[in-house]
Amino acid sequence: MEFKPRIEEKRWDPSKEPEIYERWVREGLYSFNPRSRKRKFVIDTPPPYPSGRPWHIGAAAQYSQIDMIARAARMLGYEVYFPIGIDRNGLPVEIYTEKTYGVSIKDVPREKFVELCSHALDELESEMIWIMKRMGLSGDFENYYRTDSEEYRRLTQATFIELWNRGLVYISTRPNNYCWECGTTLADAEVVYEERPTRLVYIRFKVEETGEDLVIATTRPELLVACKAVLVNPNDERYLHLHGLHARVPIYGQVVEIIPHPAARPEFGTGAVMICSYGDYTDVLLFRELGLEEVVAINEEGRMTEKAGKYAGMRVEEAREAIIRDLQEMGLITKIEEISHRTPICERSKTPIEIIPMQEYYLKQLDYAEDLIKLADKMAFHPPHHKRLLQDWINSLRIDWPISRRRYYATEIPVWYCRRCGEPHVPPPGRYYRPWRDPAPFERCRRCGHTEFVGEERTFDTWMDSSISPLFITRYMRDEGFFKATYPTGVRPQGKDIVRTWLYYTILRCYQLTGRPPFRHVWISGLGLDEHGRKMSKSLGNVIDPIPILEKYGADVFRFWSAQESSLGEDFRISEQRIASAGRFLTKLWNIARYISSFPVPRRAELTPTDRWILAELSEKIERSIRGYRELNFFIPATVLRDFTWNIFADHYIEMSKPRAYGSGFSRKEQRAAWFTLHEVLRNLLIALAPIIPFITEEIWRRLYSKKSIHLQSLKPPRWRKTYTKYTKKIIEFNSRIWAEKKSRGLSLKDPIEAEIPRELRPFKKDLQAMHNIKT
RNA sequence: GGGCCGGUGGUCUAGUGGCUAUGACGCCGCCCUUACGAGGCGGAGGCCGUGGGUUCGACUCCCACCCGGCCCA
Repeated sequence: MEFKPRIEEKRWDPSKEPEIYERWVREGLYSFNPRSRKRKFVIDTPPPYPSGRPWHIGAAAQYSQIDMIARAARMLGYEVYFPIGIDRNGLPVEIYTEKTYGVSIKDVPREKFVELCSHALDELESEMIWIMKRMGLSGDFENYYRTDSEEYRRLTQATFIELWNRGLVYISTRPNNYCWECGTTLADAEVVYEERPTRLVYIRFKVEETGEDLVIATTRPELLVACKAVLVNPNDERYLHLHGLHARVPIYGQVVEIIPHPAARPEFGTGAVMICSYGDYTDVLLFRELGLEEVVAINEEGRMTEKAGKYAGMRVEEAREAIIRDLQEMGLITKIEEISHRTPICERSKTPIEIIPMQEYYLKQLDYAEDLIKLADKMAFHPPHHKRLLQDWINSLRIDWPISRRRYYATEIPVWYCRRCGEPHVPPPGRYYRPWRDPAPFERCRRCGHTEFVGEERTFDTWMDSSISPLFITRYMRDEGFFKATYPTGVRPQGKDIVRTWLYYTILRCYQLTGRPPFRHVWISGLGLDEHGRKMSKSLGNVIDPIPILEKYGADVFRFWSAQESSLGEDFRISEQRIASAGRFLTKLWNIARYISSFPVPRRAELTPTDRWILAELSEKIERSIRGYRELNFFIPATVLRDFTWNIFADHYIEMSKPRAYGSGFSRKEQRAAWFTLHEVLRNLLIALAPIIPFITEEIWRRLYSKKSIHLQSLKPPRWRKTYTKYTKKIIEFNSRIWAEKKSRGLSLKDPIEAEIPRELRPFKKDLQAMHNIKT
């Protein structure tokens, strides 16, 4: 009998992937049926933000793993809804648009600017969609959603209107993080810290009562005008005699109290600090605590106000230089130190933020902290220890969430004000409102009866939109039946870098609106770093474009690399060389399939001990893989199956069964048992690997086993007994020993050798003898 | 200053209170055997971050410290 492989090619050809993908689309494999009787599993897919190109390859890797969640869940018997969306609101695209088209938001009409943003987004978006499809994502691209669509923004506004009517939103003027470059208030979550060099200036104040000098150190001399107190530590012996006395502030001459307070650190500067509105967040707390009256020294353009006297109109840095010069001339500076200071900067523009009192809309969140901590315990985190990232953030919240932004490309705050009395009016939910251009949907002011209104010009923080993604995809407020069937969703997959924003805000908002958690599982992946472990960024020049990688190696190689590169939740380094070497596994798998494809596929067989052994190993490995899939940790199946395939199945079972499979010296029955086992192992391996490498497994599957897709198969533990796994170690040891011995005697692996088969391996004697050509 | 995570051969990674510490990439040597021209076999390479403690025994548990990353003050 002659054996010819039905799979002829010696290597997997990734250029076939797009055709295979097309077939999946044609066959409608991944459509969601809300009326199915299976358990529903909804994935709250992160809508990626197209803020520039190329798309971060680490993000692409993350999406390929989200697809593994979807595919594994389907094969484990769930009815899976895997929506695809694109996040299109907010600051980054405005900045991208300003750069790309060389315009400024300040001197282009709003309508025109919004149009340009939308255009920029369309281009970036289509590339992202292309990448997602090329990676084989089994999501719903037919109905992909955009967070800047009318439908989405209508929902954002409707949820705002509901919370407003329930009293959870209020308007207040209070000190806020403010970026003058972006011209908007920022939430704490949008502020990052960076060590920057700055000067610590020692300034001589005069003690009013005694006339002595009191030197304070500050990094913000331009805020002298807003100085309302001087603090010293209560235990600082240098200043005990000054407690309760007063100091005169240079240049501006106001007299302020010298207050003993633990916030003053004796070792910083001279141990005496000035408190002004507002140098940093501590100042805000102290102003509140001590009941001081704030002075607004800096305006929305980042310039000094008229309160600053001769420095009015200067930028903060200019004013700082000028005032230092003046103080020096007056002989009031005793020392200047160059120090490195942790400076709060705007996450987007990298400009140092100022703390400025502004009137903004706030959503209550402090009242919910306790509930949210409890709610977090109702969700399963993967990996579990990342729950702490969320808990820490909730516990560190200090103010309610400012949700209004002074920007254009975002959802409009649906509010009109009475032109006469200023009373805010909120319309009924259900429409998409643009108060900056739409006529007010009110007849007359409900307070004063006036008939003219002014539309609100501000927009929402984009997290107001993003935080309701689980409600949008489950058709909250739009399709009660669908919502009931799909909410709470199954899983929120996301990166650990946006726990304090996307994850936190989503849980907050969905809890406020529905009283329930938005998802049952939270899957938090690590960050993709460059090969040296540094963050990828354009300025470092270490970004890798995913498109050429996908074209060169194919989606399966990329996906397999991603799954086996690092364990769930860990950061991972990205190097093309490691991606390339991950591809070797696919070549191995392909060639195993090629070999096995030489043999017929018997329906049943009388198994030999060798067959029972490998089937036992297979069962054990597949069970472990399924546990990994249930934990949403693809590192486990990828590494377990890879190791089994390569180091156990190929190296030992295939070699042991080869003489039998070819029929030399074995009975017909024994030969059929080998054929049966080879196919049984391969078939199960393909199914178990299908969520990770959907293309190659599909190709082999359809060529060898079925006209129907492998992705319709179910993933369950094989039924073989596992007792034979006790032989694994012995078998491997024995084979290696014989190979090594032949080698050391200069024999070819085919040459005969004399050897004793250990007693415990007697059941495998015939295969082992044939395999190694052992003469006794 | 506090918290979290990590620190295992050149690089990456597994692992556990106990026989000579896993595997991958790379490197070196050999072989070519009817799936694998990215195949097979073998090899070099590690005081398992540092110091101390618990223990008959620690890479594994405890304490302190150092380094890296992230977060908070």
